Amino acid sequence: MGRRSDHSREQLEALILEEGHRHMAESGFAKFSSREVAKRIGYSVGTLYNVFGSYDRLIVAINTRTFDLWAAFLEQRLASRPQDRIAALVEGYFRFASENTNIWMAIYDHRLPPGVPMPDDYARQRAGLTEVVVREVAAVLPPDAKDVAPRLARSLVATVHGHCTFALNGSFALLGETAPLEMATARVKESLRAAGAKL
Amino acid sequence: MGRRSDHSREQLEALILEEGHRHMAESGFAKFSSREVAKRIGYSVGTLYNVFGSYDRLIVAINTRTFDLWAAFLEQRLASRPQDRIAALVEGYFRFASENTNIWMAIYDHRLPPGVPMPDDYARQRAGLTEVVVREVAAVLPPDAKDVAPRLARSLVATVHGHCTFALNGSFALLGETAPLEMATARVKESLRAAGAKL
DNA sequence: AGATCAATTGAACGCTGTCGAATTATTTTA
DNA sequence: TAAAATAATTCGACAGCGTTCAATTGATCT
Repeated sequence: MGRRSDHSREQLEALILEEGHRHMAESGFAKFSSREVAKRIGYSVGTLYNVFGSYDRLIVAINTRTFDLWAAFLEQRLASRPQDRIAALVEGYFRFASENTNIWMAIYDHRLPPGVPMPDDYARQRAGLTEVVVREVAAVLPPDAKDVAPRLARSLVATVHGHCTFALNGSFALLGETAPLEMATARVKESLRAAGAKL
Repeated sequence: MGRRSDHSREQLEALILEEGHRHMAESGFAKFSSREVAKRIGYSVGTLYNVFGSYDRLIVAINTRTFDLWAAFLEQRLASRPQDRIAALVEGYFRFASENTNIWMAIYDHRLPPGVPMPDDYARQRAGLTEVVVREVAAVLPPDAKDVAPRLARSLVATVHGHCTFALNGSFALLGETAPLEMATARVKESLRAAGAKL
């Protein structure tokens, strides 16, 4: 069993987060358990509560970590100089989701109790993902339309998100759709062209 | 406690479904409990298992019922002769979701274990919702493009779904977006115009 | 009326999140 | 250095969950 001097509070927090993230990746949101995380790191459940305060806050921390990985994943794919950066973004969204189904779905499986707001640090961290998209959308819009980039980007993320969700949860398969990625990319490009982008 | 002669098997199934649906509407997926449903109808948990076989199948039944209500809701709104039927569909999607948040979200909160397919009756029933959209999309496309209606309709449902999800789970609010419905409608109309529809 | 049969229950199992009292280890004080 | 104060950690309890199955109950048939 873990003893006080084994880890500092920061180490403990990092340890829980890392093992929690791993457990979420392996088991998914429905089977995730804080007791199991505690068991794996050799501490008792109570210690997780000391560090994170509640189950909800632990999940929020784990899911925010996923946002970080996701944004880094997109940036890395963009850095490899794809010929079509917009298509690369849509593909990156899909690929991250399908290669990390459990942790990706956990983001949307979890809901804070009504009235409890997302802690500010976490909110800011999560916004990083959208900022990448805003930047790329702005880059492709004509100069006189750049001010619509933030709203349009958010909307296009929602568009891709809907397609990705249906692809991964089986809705598309049930309806006979076999090429969700192509569909999502087509919708995004239509909207960008409608806003004046040349693609 | 319920006794054998109180209800036939069909009545029992209907009773569980009705009370289960009500409980889901009141409590949401995370707090839903088959034991609670049993308590409310005055039977023991075992009886629910006799009738539905498993927790998963009960949830699938409840969620399929929601699809029925949802499709009926859309048809009813279309029947009131809106001047813009496409906008009415998008609005109907949003309105049903926000007026029935818990049962709507439960559809996407629940996942069958990997490898377990959706029973065929349920799959067919659920497809009814998409058929409404396919019909309306086809009606607005030019004759030579009608064959793309099924795929385009599925894709547009995904688009609207993404916007609706972000609206209800707070993602849009976090990013400063205040008019998700308008955004969704704009995206749908852009795609329909790109396919040759006159709107 | 007695035997058969199926529906229903009730208790058990192992799991969960949550909480607070008891315990342990560290730090401070005398 | 020994004792007291403080903080971290554990432990046990609680109420709830899904699931299973032997025992019981009510209805049906002979």
